[in-house]
Amino acid sequence: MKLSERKIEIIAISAKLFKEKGYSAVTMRDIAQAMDIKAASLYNHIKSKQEILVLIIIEIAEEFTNVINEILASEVSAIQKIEKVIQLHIDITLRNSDALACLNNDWMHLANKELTYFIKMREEYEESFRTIIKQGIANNEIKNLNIEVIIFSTLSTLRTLYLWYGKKKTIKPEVLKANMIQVLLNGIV
Amino acid sequence: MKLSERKIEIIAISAKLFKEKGYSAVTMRDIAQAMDIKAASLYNHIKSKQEILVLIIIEIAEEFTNVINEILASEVSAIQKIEKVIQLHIDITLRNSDALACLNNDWMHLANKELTYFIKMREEYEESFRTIIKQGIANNEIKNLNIEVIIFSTLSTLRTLYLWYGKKKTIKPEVLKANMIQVLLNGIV
DNA sequence: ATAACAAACTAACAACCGTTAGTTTTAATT
DNA sequence: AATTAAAACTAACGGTTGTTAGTTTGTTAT
Repeated sequence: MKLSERKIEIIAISAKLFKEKGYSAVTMRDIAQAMDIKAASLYNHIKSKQEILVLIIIEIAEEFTNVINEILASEVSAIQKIEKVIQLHIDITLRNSDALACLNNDWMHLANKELTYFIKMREEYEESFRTIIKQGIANNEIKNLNIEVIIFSTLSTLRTLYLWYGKKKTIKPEVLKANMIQVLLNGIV
Repeated sequence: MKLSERKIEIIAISAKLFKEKGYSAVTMRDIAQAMDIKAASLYNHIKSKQEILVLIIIEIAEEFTNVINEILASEVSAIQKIEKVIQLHIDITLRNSDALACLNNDWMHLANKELTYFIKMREEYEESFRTIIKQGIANNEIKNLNIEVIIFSTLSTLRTLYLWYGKKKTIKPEVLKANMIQVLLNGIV
């Protein structure tokens, strides 16, 4: 499925608006106005409001799924795998923070099979991350703390990176990555 | 301002619904149905949908503000202050996770003076936390890493605790606290 | 020039939104 | 039993929602 130029524009602008006010609070007329056309004209390019949401979220969710599967399969230490996961989140945040915000905040407004599909991917992602942490604990790379607390703390930081990057764009990506690894892996004390 | 029994019920049920679908996607008829009455009857108790949102968010925001000011003024080490902040977030999450979710996701739907007031409190909160971290770095309690990365990583974990606590209620609060301190302060490696 | 097509438009729809007005029911007080 | 107040109800309002139908405009290929 290849998307037309105009359709990509609609998706990008919608993601930006969804990030600011949330899917439900943004109307088709809002999206149209941001594109300087009338709401009805949007339907020459997209099937429904719901389709916009699907196109924003599913692509990124699949990228997360694909990359973490590659990381899981790679033959490096658990810590190096975690570093790759950190890199993954930073990459996507820098490339498409609007869509990422949308994925985080509006996934529950997906419907039917896309909702099921998304939830499945998210659960698998967490399970993959859990596997990495378990490996790390097993070979004494990672402290034997409560595994759920480790997973939650790390993922919640990575997932909400978009909230913070946008205000503080001064920091360079490679500096961000180095500091994130330090803070998440070695702590601040 | 004292709230009637019924009004408190409305706020609690609304917070729960807002947590699930977001403020904009929840209608007055949804709230009414959850209370087993008609939508118009809600207006015997509350002034508007907006008032519900304000009552949910502002009280908790003020509690965060008050407690962190106490922590800031207390004469203990920076690390002990951070531990108190962790305790604060765990306490509120356990007591009122629905309202906390609402504060995190729907604050932008506040209006006028309450929106301004909320943003002011949130900025002050972050500034207070920044002060604690700076103190810690100054007396070598905390590593000299990028201060914004430290603040962001810690706060994003604490702020989204509600997302995670709800599924994993098996873990006891004191165990959670101990592990959070370990993970956030000393890292996982 | 003309045909063809993409992409904009106007106008309107049925459904739903928050909210108000006026009325009836319920429960407590005299 | 009569009074009163709280809290529910029915009915409806003006505005907004996502979406459709039918039409016009602009561009490209013949």
